Amino acid sequence: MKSEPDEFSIDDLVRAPRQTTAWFGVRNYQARNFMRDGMKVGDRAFFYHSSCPDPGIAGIVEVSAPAHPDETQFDAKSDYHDPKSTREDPRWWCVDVKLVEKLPLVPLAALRAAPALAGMVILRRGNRLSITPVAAAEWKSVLALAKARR
DNA sequence: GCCAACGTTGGC
DNA sequence: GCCAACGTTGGC
Repeated sequence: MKSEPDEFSIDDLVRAPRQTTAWFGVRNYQARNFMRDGMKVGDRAFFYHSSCPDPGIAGIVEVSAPAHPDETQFDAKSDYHDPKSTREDPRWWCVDVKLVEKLPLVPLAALRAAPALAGMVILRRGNRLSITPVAAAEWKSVLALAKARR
């Protein structure tokens, strides 16, 4: 799950009430579908810092609430407001996630350098989805990279 | 349904 | 700031 640390970083999550946040602001249908249809309570995900000086995997989170309508779509004052969405038929959904662990940052360059991660969706050329799936083997490989950085 | 134009993402 | 890549929009 990508986030721009200027907007919301792993440290913001560490400091958040109950170390939990709604993952609002996803405005891409494919990413929405991964989150709405593919994520269940208890599932884990990597927290990825994007569009920043040090992009990479910064922590582990766990889904703490199933998909629910993203409130920001109804808020005219929000950057994420979507005037075409309605309460009756919300267009954008989000899960809640809670912090599991902040990791030593695994930089994008380290991810790219790992042969075991060659097929990881987030690393595919041109990928811009903010929510992407992680294979079980990729999960283990990333954890090993993080452990090596302690 | 096609596809050109345009907008956005995100690493560098 | 640049630019590759891809999603979205809208005319036809």
